[in-house]
Amino acid sequence: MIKDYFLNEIETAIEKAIKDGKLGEMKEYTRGTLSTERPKNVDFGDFAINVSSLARHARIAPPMIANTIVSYIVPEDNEYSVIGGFINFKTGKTLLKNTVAEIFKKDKNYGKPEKVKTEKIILEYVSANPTGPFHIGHGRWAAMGSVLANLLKFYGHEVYQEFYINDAGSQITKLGNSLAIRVRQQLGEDIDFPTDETERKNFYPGDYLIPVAKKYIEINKLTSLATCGRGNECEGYFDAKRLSDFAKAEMERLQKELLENFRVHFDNFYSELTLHKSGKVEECVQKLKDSGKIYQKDGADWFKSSDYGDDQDRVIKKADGSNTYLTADIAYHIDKLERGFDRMINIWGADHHGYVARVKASIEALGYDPNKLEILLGQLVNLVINGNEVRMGKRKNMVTLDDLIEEVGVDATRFWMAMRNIDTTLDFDIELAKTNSDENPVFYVQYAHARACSILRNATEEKLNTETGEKTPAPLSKTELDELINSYNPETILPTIESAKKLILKLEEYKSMIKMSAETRQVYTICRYVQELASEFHSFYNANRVISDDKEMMKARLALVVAVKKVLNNALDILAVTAPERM
RNA sequence: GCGUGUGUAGCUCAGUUGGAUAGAGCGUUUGGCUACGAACCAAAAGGUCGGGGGUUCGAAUCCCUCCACGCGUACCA
Repeated sequence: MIKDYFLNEIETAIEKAIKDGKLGEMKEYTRGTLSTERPKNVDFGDFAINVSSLARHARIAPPMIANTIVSYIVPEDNEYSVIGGFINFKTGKTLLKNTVAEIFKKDKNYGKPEKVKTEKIILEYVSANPTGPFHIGHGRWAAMGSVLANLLKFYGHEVYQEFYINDAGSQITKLGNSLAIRVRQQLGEDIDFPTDETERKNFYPGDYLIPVAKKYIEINKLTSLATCGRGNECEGYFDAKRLSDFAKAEMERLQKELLENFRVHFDNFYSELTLHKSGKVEECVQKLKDSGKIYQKDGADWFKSSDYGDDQDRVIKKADGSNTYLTADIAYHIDKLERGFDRMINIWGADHHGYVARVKASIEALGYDPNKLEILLGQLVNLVINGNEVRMGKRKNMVTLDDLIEEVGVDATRFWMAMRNIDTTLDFDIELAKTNSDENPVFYVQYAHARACSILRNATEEKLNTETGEKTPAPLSKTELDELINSYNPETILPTIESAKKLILKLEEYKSMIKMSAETRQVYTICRYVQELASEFHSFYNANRVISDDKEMMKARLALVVAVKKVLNNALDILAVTAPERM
């Protein structure tokens, strides 16, 4: 990376200067103490390093230090200048030229780090209950998770994507009971969910179970309740487990279908139920008991999570003998570790914040390293309709992810869900996401890609004058364009290198953006970057005509267009947003 | 109350780990197509970085303290 090159030049110079005793009382320099930054004012340079912090050790004024350091540097065709304690750097043609060449050479792998400590990562996200359709909040985790998976894979890690199905516990009973009511309704019985609020909480009164009920009736060939005479097999169709199993399977099917449609691909759906059946949950409880971390109180078993930094101890087996949600979750995380993953990354909604400490505590209590678990807490999503916030989380007014995608499309939904810092509450404005105007960043970016494609098409197409019927030959033959791309010569870009400097630097920034994004797990930086790159490209396009009579200039600019297209493609691939050829 | 996140331009948000005159997009105003897609570009106006203290050469950034809002604070999942 150019900034690393610059930093290395400076650090080498400092070491030489110290050796010569030119930096006053400074006797040694440890690499990494200085870092590059972006100058506030673009006129200063492309990158800058502030050496003021060395003044304390050297006991020399910062400008003097800066000048001394610069005097030890061979600038090649780059430019170094000193203002106060800042050393500014202007990138020369060689580095710019090499950047474009690198894009052509590495192509799909442009931006992938050379050497990186790769890990075997299990990324868990969405993990919704199979009790209903996804709401828009799930959409945020789905989008962010899948982008993060793509990014980490690109970065070099081995990533295994998993969805934990909460298919055990009381909510499944609730689901079965709710389906029973819907089925009876469909069969003509005058029955409805309780109106009393506390009783109603034992049901899922949403409409989404109606089609499920219809399907249940159809498959089982039920005609009416009346035909279920006493003693015949009809009762069997209202068996609680039979109903809940059916509803659960149906919900899972719909969820999986939606995820695929939303370009989210899990390697595995891990059922909580199988975890119980395998005996792994009991095994974990036993291990905790053996290590003396369990005690009894009020008829329940408590885990001493407070020994490991949790606020208080947690119940692990209720007084009625059943397990809590946490119990299975402990076993699940231990199972992940036993499957040999170096790192577990979970994306959880901020409403699960209280769970972090207790799960980490359990991992530590069982003798594993809690630092292997990295939990990304995402703030929730607010839906904005006509400028008014519609709070999510409440069952009423629930907008499903399905509805949202149908309304605004997969591309826009993915982009909007991924474009904000995970720490901020996301306002999803449906009207804005739907527009095809400048207000919508997705279209802005896609337009840049379509524009690049369009230029490349025009370069090799003959032009027809509609009035005279006259044909002008194509500015460039297809073979020439193929040759330009496939056996790219680094010198090609030179004619336009001055006018394209900002754009090339932005292309170069892709590498540091990827690094930063992968290391901080913040995927929104990719969305920002892609907008910035599109902006630089549009700007370049308006200022410089690509197709012209000056063939060398045209080739230079076409090469740049190809480079932009490649990088946009790579970035959009990670976002799993389409890069259209035409719009 | 405690824990946690947020507070930056009219709106939505960045701010690369403490540095130069505070940065974008939208919105507003002005200008740019008989030329590669104007779904675009160029420019202007717009700020007490929630308030108040502190740390130091230097703070939107670190510490303290208030204020406002979201989320959590179950033997629910």
